[in-house]
Amino acid sequence: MSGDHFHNDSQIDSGSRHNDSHKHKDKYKDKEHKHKDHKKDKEREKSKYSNSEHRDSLDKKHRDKDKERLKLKDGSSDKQKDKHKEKKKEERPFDGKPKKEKENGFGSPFIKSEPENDGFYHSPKHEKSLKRERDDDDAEFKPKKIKTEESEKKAKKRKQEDEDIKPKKKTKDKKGEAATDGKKKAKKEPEEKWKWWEEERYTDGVKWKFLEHKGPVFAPPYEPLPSNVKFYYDGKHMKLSPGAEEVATFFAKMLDHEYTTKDVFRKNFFKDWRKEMTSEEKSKLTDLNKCDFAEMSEYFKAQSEARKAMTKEEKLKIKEENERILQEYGFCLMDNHKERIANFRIEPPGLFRGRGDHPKMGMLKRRIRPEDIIINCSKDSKHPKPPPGTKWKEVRHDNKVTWLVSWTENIQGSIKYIMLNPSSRIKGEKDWQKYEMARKLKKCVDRIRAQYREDWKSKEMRIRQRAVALYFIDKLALRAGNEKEEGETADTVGCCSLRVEHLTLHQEMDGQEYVVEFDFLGKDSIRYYNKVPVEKRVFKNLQLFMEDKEPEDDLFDRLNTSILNKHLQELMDGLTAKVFRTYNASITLQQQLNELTTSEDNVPAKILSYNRANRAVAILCNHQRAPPKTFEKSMQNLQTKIDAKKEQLADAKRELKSAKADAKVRRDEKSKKAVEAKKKAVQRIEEQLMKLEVQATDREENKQIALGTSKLNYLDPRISVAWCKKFGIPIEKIYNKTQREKFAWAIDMAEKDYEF
DNA sequence: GATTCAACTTAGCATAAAGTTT
DNA sequence: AAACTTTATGCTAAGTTGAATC
Repeated sequence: MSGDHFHNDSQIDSGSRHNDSHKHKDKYKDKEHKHKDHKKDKEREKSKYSNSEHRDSLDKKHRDKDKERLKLKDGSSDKQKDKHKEKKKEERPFDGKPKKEKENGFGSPFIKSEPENDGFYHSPKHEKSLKRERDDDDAEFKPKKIKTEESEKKAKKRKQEDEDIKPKKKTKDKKGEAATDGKKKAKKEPEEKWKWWEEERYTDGVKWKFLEHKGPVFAPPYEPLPSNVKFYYDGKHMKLSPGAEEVATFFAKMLDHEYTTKDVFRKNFFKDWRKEMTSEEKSKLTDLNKCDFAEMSEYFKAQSEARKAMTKEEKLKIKEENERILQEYGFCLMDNHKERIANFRIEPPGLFRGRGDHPKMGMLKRRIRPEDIIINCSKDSKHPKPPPGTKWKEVRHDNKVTWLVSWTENIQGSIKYIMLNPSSRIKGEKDWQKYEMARKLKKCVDRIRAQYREDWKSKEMRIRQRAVALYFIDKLALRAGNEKEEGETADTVGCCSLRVEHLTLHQEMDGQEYVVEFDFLGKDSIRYYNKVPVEKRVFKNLQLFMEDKEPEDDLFDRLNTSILNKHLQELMDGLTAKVFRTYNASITLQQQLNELTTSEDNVPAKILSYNRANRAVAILCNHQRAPPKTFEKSMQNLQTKIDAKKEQLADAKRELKSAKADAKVRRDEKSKKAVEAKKKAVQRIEEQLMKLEVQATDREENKQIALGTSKLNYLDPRISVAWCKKFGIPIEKIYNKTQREKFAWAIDMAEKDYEF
């Protein structure tokens, strides 16, 4: 039961626990309700294993499964093995230190494709921005030139293009040509992929020299309901004003969601809805419970049905229109390269739904207008124009930031941005740099660990707290844990904001000494539950920190993220709390891959090993997901398939047997051949069966673990690339198309011997 | 030092698209 | 080709971090 771990608390009279100095004094009252109705949590908690238990059981499972595993030899991957060419390429290290800029390096390759004749990319001046200075003082940072024939050719080409840059027109025409043949299809693939990772990076905070884009795509305007779709108040039909009607439709669309039944949601919604009402409506509509949105709700359901039932042609038309918008607004020109924008559409209005128990759920998320929008672009670019009759809030030219468009959102008052896709240079460089920072930590993590162990003994409380917190961050991959403003967000914590109530100390538990039981809601209100044996000294320190405190007091009362990060900065240049997560995730993947991969395995078995390694990381980082709604059924289906395959195998074996017997009697060529054929069939079926079984195992183990987040954000992609190369696994089995785009740099540069 | 702000990364879920089965 | 399942993508909330301001 989800509320279980709070039940002690809820029995205590909240009124008696007030303490003036407590930030959290009022939390108590609703504690027992916390997450009671959070379906996903319920599901998650149903599986009773703790993190640590899970880790163990995962290990064990692997061992067991390995024993059972069919011993089929690697027979399906040869093709791939032969494929990869032995490029010799050195990596260019990246320690995150900006280098001095020097005048006159060689410029970026002038490669881009251009949507023809829209006048978009015809900026007059950007050529001058071409030259990304390189620095020559630090040999380490030079893009190493690659000596294979292929790359040599490319380098030459690049140089040539460089020279071509001066006469603007020439280059441009080239581009136009390149794009022309791709007019109909979306497969404008003629241009070479730009290898930004072979170029110099900017220094001193400049993010770009030229930026041109078309601005955002606004949400479509509200379309009033047809008059036959009615709204009723207290049983009586009532025609709403357009403003009030729009907000009402937001609610109607969510009617099937459980949260429309929550008090907070309804209260917030109704309050904001009333703001949009005419004064007449305001005086009439005083009770949300008397509002009947059923017809609206039905109408929207019918609409979505109708959308599904559209003819192919209609669907195609929509698809084409979307493609057109993408081509027009989905790209920008940054420093002579056409780059994909991540989120060029402005968030449409609607009702805010935060994660977990969010105090602002149900509030109205305003429609964003051009007047709210700040545009960021080059002075000398063609500025995006606001829709007719409107103005931008501001147009600025700040090349120290990466965003193209921003606006302030009305729920929390935070700023939202339009930025580039992960495949872009600007995101990729940063990502690469992140992993280089984690590798740097690898080099000195022993020293840092020795240091914080030493600090556990410090006579200063703040130092001890800092050291224990750091230990948690390192060992358990906890997040830093900034403090949050109460009442503004859901009550979630990270390391520095842990409260006494989130830990239970067990002198002894299940035969282990000094066990700490963690139970708290982390980012996105995902529950972190883990029982961890810790060192005696840590345990004693925790007892000390918890002494004389109320459950709702901070565990680390002399610590916050700022103090912690300042300390980390002193230990290693560029070190922050989140680097530990990246480091521990990546190193775990590498270790697990080494441990779990067996060269003799076939491709599916190796991929299972990869997924298990990935899973170990996801568990470490507590990346959970709600079990898919159709999980049980899908497991069943798979089992049915497996059973059928087993049948088929038995049949095939029988046939083989009789063919053998037959061949023994007849002793002719024909029957011998028949035996061979049957053997092959058996083999094929065995392999298929094995593949299915592996799939089933993988799926089962993955029931409530999300692999995507770690794969995308924590695992140095070069580890995966190297692993693929080493074991002849096609990269497509590990990374899908988008992921390959994001990690193009790693795929290009990592060799099979790459070590994190 | 605390607080606020800005910029950017990380996160899970809903839904669209793609793939598979009937 | 419809129905169903699985995977990929889009969306946007929720974190972290460092700088600016109080």
